[in-house]
Amino acid sequence: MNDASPPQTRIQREKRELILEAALEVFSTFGFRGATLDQIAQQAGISKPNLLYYFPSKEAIHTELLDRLMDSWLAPLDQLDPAGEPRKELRAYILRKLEMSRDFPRESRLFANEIIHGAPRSTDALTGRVKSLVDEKAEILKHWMAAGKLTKMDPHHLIFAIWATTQHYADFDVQVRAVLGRDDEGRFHDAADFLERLFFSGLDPRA
Amino acid sequence: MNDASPPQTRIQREKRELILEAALEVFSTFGFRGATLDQIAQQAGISKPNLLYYFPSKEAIHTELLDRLMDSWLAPLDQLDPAGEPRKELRAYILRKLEMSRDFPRESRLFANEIIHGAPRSTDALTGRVKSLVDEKAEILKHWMAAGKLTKMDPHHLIFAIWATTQHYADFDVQVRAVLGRDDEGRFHDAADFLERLFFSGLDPRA
DNA sequence: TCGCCTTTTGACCGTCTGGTAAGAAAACGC
DNA sequence: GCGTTTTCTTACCAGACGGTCAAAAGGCGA
Repeated sequence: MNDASPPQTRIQREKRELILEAALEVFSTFGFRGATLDQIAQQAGISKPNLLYYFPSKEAIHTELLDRLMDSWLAPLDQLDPAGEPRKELRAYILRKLEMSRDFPRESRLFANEIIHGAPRSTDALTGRVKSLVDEKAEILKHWMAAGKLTKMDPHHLIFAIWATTQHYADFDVQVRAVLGRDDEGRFHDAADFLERLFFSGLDPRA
Repeated sequence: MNDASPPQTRIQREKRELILEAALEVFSTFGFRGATLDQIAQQAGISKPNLLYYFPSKEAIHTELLDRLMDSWLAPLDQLDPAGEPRKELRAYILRKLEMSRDFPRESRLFANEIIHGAPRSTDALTGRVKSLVDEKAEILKHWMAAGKLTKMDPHHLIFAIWATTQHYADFDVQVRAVLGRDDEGRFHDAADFLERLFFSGLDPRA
């Protein structure tokens, strides 16, 4: 009966969460076009019209999911502390991102799917929030490099490399598992070791 | 009238190529479910029934595309020469992969899309051709590391890191462009510089 | 128990989509 | 030029999909 801001009864809050959880599962597996409302409703254990009682459209569910996702997805980068010790900060950032790939692979895949298809529903966020935050943190990296705390390299591309290598373990999980052999349960641990070595030492042996 | 191996008249060969080219464009942009036969037919400049005269189904087009893709996609890794100079070989591999992301982004996205969605049409290839080749090349990397030519690190994860960082520039192109600022034409050049520095020196400054 | 508001459902609709049928139009061998 | 095969088109279909509607069911205060 009321409108925007906190429009929720207890049941509405619960059901919306239930639906978003189900939608995350289905969207991350089949993509936006590939997912159907029937699938999401079934996953949530409710009927399709009931689902549409809580969200006006398929698109609305997807959008809400992306909106919420964006915050938690940027959080690790946001935590990069300009006052901290450079190498320690970066190591922590890389590990946090890797942990997110391990613990929230569906979120990662949802996001990856959106970007691969040209970000039709989140271009604004990319040129806005994402770009601002990356620019801000790139500046910090630049200062650290100028101060001789890190090897000089393009800070934007460094952030891309951290995203790419860590999210790879969520987005391309089937491939990683296929190549490593089916039941490699230690892959995230190995990845953590590897990434630390790669990012901080590189391949050139002289130490 | 005849059957399998070289079943083609000149027109059939040409039209099939035309269709595959159109399908690559559409599939890589919208994904398998997101693409429609009408779209592909229109892109190819023919009618939908005519398209289905050359391919039995939507799935058949996609499968053929993936099959062809796989070879060229693995080619750079295949060229890694066990007899070559380790750092030179790896540098060449990284650059070749980056060039492929620059020159064939549609192919990269098609592949990424397939993997993200759980590789429903190419699991065999992953556990077969891909795994074999990666295992073989990982062995080479291991020897190089044992011989002190490269820093010791997990060779499988090293290959993943090369895939992730280079393909990122094709698969996440919109994001890269959004973050760097719209018309960054030098991004592939910068990426090449950056990746060389990252992979060979790492972030720890001591040289 | 009654009345009111919220929640849920079954039936339905228009559109889109992959795919088919049947015949017209080219292309080609002779 | 003619008959045959290949190529292409118009019309169509059955199922799936996003979404609507009216009414039933449930929750809850008085």
